[in-house]
Amino acid sequence: MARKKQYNEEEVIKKATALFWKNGYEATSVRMLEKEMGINQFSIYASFTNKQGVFLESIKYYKTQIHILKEKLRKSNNGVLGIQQYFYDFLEFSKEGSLHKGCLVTNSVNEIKEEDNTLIMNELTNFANEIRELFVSNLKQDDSKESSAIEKQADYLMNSLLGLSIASKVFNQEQLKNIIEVTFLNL
Amino acid sequence: MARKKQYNEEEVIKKATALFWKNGYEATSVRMLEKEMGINQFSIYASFTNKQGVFLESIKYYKTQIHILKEKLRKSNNGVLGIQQYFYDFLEFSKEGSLHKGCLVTNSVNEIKEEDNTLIMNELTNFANEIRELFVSNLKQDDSKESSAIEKQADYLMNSLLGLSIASKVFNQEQLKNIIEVTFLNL
DNA sequence: ATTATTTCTAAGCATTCGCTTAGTTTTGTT
DNA sequence: AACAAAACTAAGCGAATGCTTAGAAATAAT
Repeated sequence: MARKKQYNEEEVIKKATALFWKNGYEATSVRMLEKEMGINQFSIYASFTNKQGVFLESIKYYKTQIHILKEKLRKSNNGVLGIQQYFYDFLEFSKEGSLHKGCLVTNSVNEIKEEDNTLIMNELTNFANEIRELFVSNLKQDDSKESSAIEKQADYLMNSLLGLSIASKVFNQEQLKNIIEVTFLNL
Repeated sequence: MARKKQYNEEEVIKKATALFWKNGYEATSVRMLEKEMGINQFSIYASFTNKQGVFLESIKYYKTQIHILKEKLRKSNNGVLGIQQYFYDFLEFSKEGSLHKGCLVTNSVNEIKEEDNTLIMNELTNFANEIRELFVSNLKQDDSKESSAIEKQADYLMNSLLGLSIASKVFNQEQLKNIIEVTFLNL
């Protein structure tokens, strides 16, 4: 009854995600999105309402990508070691050539101010909590750990992971490896 | 021979710093600076050349503020404990009411892309290295540590500190305390 | 083939961006 | 008092921002 879309929404979001990941939210203009996604501004607004809509879909897509790493962690049954592997997997995941882009979500937390974008901020805190819960359940695999210690260690690990998101942009591969090594020494 | 400036440059930079710290570089417009600094755009450009100039002066001012914390660390003679105190001091320093603003420098590293602002990026990496060196010299106060371990631990501590800069925006006071506690358990 | 519906292109909207400039006011020197 | 130099005010510059709209092109049902 009508014309067909000449683009696949998931495909263009995939391209938008790469752009947001590399440049951040504010620094990515709708004109840049238009160019990278290969579709007109009209189509962008028709499919995703506005720039924030594109970003939220990008976060969704980013989540599906990191879901693979999370599933690997969930299925791992070797406690702390599984978490350590997740750290390495994340570094590999966030690398594009020799460039580390950090974590799209962490980058965004740093950029977006809660008061002026509660919607996005909620998406982001949920994302972080999901990973934290995976850490908790893996830490519980060690029966000798008390539950109060587990909560502390989960926060500690999240802090290290947040740090890595920035550190990966500044430190070299050897240093990053050392950081992860030392991080897991006392768990 | 000419009219006097009706403002003190350090005072207006102090106000600019607060604005950059709260909003980030890009999200702080010259109009906002004008309002917060209490001087006209003409005066801003006359005194600091451009927006980047205001930011670089803000970084300078920020450094003088954090210099106090650094001097305390430098004078401390209790190795790892002194570094741990620096972590707490930083958290207190970055707090405004109940709001954590993170580290101005860390926030900026996350926002500014190296390729399009090498000048700022150099300022930032220097800043980070200075703190790292303080960590190294404090770690050396423990004679039992090997120098290779010290370098690794310095990177590890910088990673935790970078993490705290973000984590402080998301986690509560109790969690932050726990994070620092666990971070220093195995040093 | 006609028609209705959706997607496309491309121009343009108001607003904000960093920055400049014309012109006035203040100041110290002569 | 006359002048020169710097600092002020306020308007405005071109470019970029997010977003909208008018109209042409394509598609499916009738």
